[in-house]
Amino acid sequence: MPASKINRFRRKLESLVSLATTDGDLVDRILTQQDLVPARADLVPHDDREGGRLILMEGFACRYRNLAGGRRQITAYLVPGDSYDLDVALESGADHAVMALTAVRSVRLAPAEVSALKEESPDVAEGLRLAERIEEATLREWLVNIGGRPALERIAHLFCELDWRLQAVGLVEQDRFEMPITQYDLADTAGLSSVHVNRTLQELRRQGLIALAGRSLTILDRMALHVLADFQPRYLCLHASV
Amino acid sequence: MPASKINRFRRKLESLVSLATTDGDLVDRILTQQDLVPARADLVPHDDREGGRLILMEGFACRYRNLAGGRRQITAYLVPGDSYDLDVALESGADHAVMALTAVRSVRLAPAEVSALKEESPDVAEGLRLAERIEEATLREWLVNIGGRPALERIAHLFCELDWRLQAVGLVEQDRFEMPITQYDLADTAGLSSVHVNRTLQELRRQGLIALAGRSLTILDRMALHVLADFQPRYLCLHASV
DNA sequence: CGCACTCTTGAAAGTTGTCAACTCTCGTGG
DNA sequence: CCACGAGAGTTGACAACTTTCAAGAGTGCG
Repeated sequence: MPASKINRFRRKLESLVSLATTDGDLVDRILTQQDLVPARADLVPHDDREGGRLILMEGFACRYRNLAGGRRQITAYLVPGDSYDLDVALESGADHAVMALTAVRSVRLAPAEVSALKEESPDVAEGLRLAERIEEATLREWLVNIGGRPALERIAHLFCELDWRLQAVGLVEQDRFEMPITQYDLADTAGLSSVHVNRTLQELRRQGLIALAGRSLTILDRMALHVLADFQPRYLCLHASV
Repeated sequence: MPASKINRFRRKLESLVSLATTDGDLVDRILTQQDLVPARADLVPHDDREGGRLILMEGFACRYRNLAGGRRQITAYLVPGDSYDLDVALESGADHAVMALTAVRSVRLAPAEVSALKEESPDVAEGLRLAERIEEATLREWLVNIGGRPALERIAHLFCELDWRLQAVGLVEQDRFEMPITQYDLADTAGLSSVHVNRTLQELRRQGLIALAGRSLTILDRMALHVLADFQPRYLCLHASV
């Protein structure tokens, strides 16, 4: 199986719950109809009325919101294996949109498909519940990050989190991973200007913590980066209590 | 019935779903055993192992997190009628604590009581689900607020939200409500210094938008305040879709 | 090759934080 | 009844952080 065909969604579920082979196959089967979406396109537009319900197989995307004055705030990243809105039985209010940050391969599911999947496999359902909880904890963590830390720590924390999440789905090799997020997007994520993001990245490089060239990020000193960012990954590794 | 005895929790549920009288009585009955907690005390400590599961009847509280360097970030306010952690069937990870911002009257529930309540009344269960969704939307809104708006708009938005939420539980009279949150706490909420919060409040007063004296906040020009803050309360008024 | 997008840089301005002191209010104890 | 002390609000001067504006350099793709 070519690397690009690895089912990151299955992989993510397996990092949260243990799946029987049959459950895994079930998950594989549901993901046959994949869409290709170019970078910068909306996967779920602001005026979406029917709910998103998608799974990201390849590429990066983000949940964001436009503000008065032309600014934009990114409120979450979606990396391969992540899902969006899979559990919500509610008119979404549609105050947020989802945009592809890179070219993306994704699966859009009908409500019936989601409920069928959850009914056929309680373990998958549990995994989705956990994923949703982690998503919420991550949101809280971002609030703490943006509200409480200066630029250097803030960006460092973002990288720590990305590193951790990408490891969970097998996208980190030798402390190196693809980081195709532009500095403009990082700025809209961290609540900083792109110019300041640029200077902050330079400082992280100068301190020997990371190497960032093209779209490839290398963590040179993970320990030091964690300390700088005060990174405590507990929120990313919740597990079922029962 | 004295004003202080109004059941704000019931009132909040009724703003989300329509409750039969029997459901309402059921809610009333569960809230007999109320605790009094003084200001500044932890309602749910960081090291809490058994989950919070509480309902706030009177007073203000906040969910917060301590950061390296002595800073503190508040991630949510609890006002009368709000609940905490009622729906979570998961070890909470306990990376957050809940503190009373004022003297507080609250109810702590056992897991069994919560599930019994939800089983006996599907409408109450639905209300709790909605409340949880609103909580999450509010969290996202705070991220947007802190990440994307300058101090003046940020504080203004906070007040718009408080105004709206307190109206929902009948705690606003003639554009005036009790606002017992100190400037230090506002600072930890907005990611600003207390000195800057002070100056920002003065600017809001100077512009004739609010009057703030003692613990009483008056909205002098709600329209203008909403415009300044770019306040769109959609996120606070989700309703059941089905 | 040339365009579009991204990254980088410098200088100046604006916003926000820090420090330190002073005032005000209110509840407690003398 | 008044003095006291703790917590909260206010102020000024200064420093630090971050943004804005503007321009140039690098990169990849049609």
